[in-house]
Amino acid sequence: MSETLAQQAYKDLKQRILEGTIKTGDLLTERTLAIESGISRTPLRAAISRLQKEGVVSRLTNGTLMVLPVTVEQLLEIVQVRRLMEGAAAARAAERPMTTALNQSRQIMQAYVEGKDVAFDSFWMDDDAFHEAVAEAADLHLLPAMLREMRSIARRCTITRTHDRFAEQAAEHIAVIDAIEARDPAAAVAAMEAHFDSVRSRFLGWLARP
Amino acid sequence: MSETLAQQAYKDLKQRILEGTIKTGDLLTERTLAIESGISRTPLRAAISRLQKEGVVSRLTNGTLMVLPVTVEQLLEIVQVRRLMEGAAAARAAERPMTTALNQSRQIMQAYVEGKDVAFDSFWMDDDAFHEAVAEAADLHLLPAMLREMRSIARRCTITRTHDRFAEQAAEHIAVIDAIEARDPAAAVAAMEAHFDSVRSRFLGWLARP
DNA sequence: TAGTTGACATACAGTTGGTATACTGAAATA
DNA sequence: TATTTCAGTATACCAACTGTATGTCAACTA
Repeated sequence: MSETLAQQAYKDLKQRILEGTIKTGDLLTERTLAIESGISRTPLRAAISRLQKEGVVSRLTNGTLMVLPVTVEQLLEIVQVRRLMEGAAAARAAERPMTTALNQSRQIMQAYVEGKDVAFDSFWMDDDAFHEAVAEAADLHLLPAMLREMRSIARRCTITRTHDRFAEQAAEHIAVIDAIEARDPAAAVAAMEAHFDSVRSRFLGWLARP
Repeated sequence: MSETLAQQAYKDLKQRILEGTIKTGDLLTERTLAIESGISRTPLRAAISRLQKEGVVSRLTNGTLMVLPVTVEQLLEIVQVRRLMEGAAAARAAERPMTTALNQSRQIMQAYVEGKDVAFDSFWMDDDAFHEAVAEAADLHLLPAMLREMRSIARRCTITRTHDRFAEQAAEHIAVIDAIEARDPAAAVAAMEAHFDSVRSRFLGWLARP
C-alpha cells in the first residue's frame, strides 16, 4: 500500500516544522515547496490543506501561507485541557494492570533524575512516551491521537523550548507512575494534575520574569 | 506649513490602527490604502515605511503588509520598563510643585472611583492624561514621547482591552497623585510601582484563568 | 471492454509588491 | 529674472504568487 505524493509531502512538511527546520512564522510558497519535493503543486496543495486543518499552517487573507505561530494563550489552554484529560487517564490507569511501557518510561525518567543531559528534542520524545504510556494504560483509545495533536501544537510554541528542567519533570512523571502501580487512582490524578500545574507555573514564571 | 500627503496618510493610518478600525494581524495592500486615501502609492509607501519603523506594521518576507500583533510577552515587558521609568518620574515629581494637570487628573479619576462607566477608549485617554501629567510634573522632557510610543504598542495588544477595572486603576492613580502632592518621593515611587504591579498581575491573572 | 474516479501535471488569469521613470511646483542659485 | 535643483508625487512595468481550470493517466468497477 504505497503512499500518495500528497501524503508523503504532508509527512515531510510536518516533520520539518516540528523539528524547527521550518519555523513558526515562516512564509511558504507552493512552488518552492513543490520543487523541493519534486512534485507538482497539486499534491503539495493537498498536503497543505491537511496541515491547515490541523492548525499547523494558515492561509493569510491574501493567500500567503504561514507556519502558524502558537501564542502563549494557546499553550496555557492546552496545559489546562490536558490537565483534565490526563488526570482522568491516570486515575483509570491506576485501576488497570501496570504496563511494560510505564515501567520502561520510569527507568528512562530515573536517568533524568540522576542527571542525564540531552537536547530538548530528545527529552521531548521521552516525554511523549510517558504520556502515551499513561493514555494506553488507561485504555482510552482516542486519547493518544488527541495528545499527539495538542503536543504538536505545544511543541511549536517558542516558550516550550525554554523549558529545560528535565529532572524536575522526570520526577513528576515517576510520581504518576508510582501511583498507578500502587493502584491508587486519587494519588494518580493528584500527581498528574500536580505535574501540569508545575508545567503551567513554569510557563507563567517565565512570562513573569523581571 | 502644510502637511505632505505622506504625513497625512501616516496619521490617518495610525489612528485607524489605534482605534481598532484596522486590527492587529490584518493584512493591508498598498493599492487599496492609496485608493482609500485618494493618493498614489508613493506617498502611501512613505507613510507605511514610517509605521514600520515604529513597529506598528511589518512587512512579511514576501512583502505582504501586516498590522503587527503585539504579544503578551511584549506587553509584560513594557509594563516592567514603565514601572522603572514612571516610578522614578513619580519620585521626581514629588520634589517639584504640584501641577494643574495632576489636580485635573485626580478629579477625573475620582469620578471613576465613584462609579463612572465609559468605553475602553475613553478611559484610555484619561489614563494617558494621568501618566503624561506625572512625566511633565517630573520635568522629564523625553519621557512623554517614550510613553506615547510604549502605550501605543500596549494599546494594540488584545489583552489590554480585557482590562476593565477602571475604578481600581483610578484609585491607584489617585494614590500616586496624593503622594506627589504630599512631596513624599518614597511614597510616590511606591504608589506608582504598586500601580504597575497591579496592572501586571491583572494581565498574568487573565492568562492564568482556568 | 467502457466508463468512472482519484491523483497528478500544467497552463492561465488576476493581484500584489518592488522598482523605474516621468512630472510638477517650490526653493535656491546664478 | 531665468535657470537649476530637489522633494513630493503619479504612473508604468515586471516578476512572483495564489486560485482555478483543464488535460492526462492509471486503477477500479460494472
